Amino acid sequence: MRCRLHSADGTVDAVPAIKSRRAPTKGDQREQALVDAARDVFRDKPISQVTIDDLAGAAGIARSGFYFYFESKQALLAALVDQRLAEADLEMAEWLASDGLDRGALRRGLAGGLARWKIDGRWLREAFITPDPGPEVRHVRDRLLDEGCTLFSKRIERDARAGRTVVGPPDLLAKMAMHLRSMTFADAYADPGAYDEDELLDTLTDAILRLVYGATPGSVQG
Amino acid sequence: MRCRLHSADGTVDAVPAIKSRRAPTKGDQREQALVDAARDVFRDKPISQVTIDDLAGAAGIARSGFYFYFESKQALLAALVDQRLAEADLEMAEWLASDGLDRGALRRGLAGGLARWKIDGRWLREAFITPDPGPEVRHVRDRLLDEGCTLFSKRIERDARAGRTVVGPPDLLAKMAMHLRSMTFADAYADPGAYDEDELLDTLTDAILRLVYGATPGSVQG
DNA sequence: CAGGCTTTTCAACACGGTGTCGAAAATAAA
DNA sequence: TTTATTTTCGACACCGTGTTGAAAAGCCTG
Repeated sequence: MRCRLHSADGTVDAVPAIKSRRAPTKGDQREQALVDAARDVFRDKPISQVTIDDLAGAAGIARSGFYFYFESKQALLAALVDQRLAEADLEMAEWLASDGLDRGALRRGLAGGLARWKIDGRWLREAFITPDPGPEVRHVRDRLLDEGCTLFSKRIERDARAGRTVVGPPDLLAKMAMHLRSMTFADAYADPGAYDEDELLDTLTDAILRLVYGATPGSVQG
Repeated sequence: MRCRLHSADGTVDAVPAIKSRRAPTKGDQREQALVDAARDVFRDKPISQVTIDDLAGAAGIARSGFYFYFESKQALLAALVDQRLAEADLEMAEWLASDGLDRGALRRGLAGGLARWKIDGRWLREAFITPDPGPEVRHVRDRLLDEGCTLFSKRIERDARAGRTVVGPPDLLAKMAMHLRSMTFADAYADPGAYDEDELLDTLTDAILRLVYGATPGSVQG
């Protein structure tokens, strides 16, 4: 019996990666194939229009076979998000670790995120923006968002201790900054032609700095 | 034949209010009853779980009768949004019309919005945050959002001409501010206990001012 | 208020996606 | 090879959607 990730009581069975130390069985491969196929399928059409059949078909199994691996479309999306977002943590790591405002590091981090969203925006926004994705997605989402906010929050506090002006409660500011980021990326995905990418990144970078620390050095940007 | 609002080619049949000057027929009443009932139903459970039967039932007609008035759940939601959001324009009107930063006016406007979201947050976020609501909702949403952004944008430009520092392209800043607002309200709805309302409003108000104009007067707020 | 017209109502239907079950097939272990 | 376990999938029951066509209710106008 498969279908892990969410056990009955809501807790998560840790890493959904290949269990401990064991030759990857046929099933493990299929499960991974399903996740990989899902990435493509979710890219191509609105999540609400994706059927179990699409997902199973893309991974080369029958529809009813799908349920052996995941409980629902949302559960699969949750697994996808979980897998693909370890890398995302790294994007922001540089800036989060840096000292002072370090506009360059922040901008680089955001640029990385934007690049990701330009490719996988469709399911990323389903996962991070949709108000009410299923319980599985909500669970993963909340975890990732909390992690992000906490890290961000800590950095803000650290800056405050170092004498920088910080204008507002760090946790609120962190959450607002995260929202600003995702919404901006989502917009950029939804209407790729509408924005000049560099201008967008500059504006977003400065907006976040201004949001958290007040005026930025060299306010008006070309 | 009813089912207006969206005519075939995508244009909207102007005001969905009672047509011109004519006694409200039985059908007009039902249509309104449906919209009113929808507000309650949409408040009570996730939109995705609301069935046509729920909506029809709440308005006292059979499920199949629903389709005489609206093409889908989303079409009804679009009508609801359209009706209920004339008032929302007024909320922000004071600040949009005012001169200078006028923190007070902005905060009052935001407070009005927050109050609205605390009641109707469930369907408001379905309408304004969900990445991919149906075409009908998207249509109304885009119209309202564009209106808002344009007004906001104009105010920023006006301020810039009046000599105020404005840091970034007005249209981008306006959109960011709008996003910040809805996401913050959405959070407040999702988890009412989590925030101190006054603190939230203060933080949001200052955040927006900082976002658009750089540092605010009296930065750190109690 | 009778007639003919339009508007409104709804039961019955066809369709498509979901999720379950259990028996067969494939795979791994002994 | 034999046995146990994992994996696959056809067949089924269920539920929500959207359509249709005919009956009922509403609304004129003479």
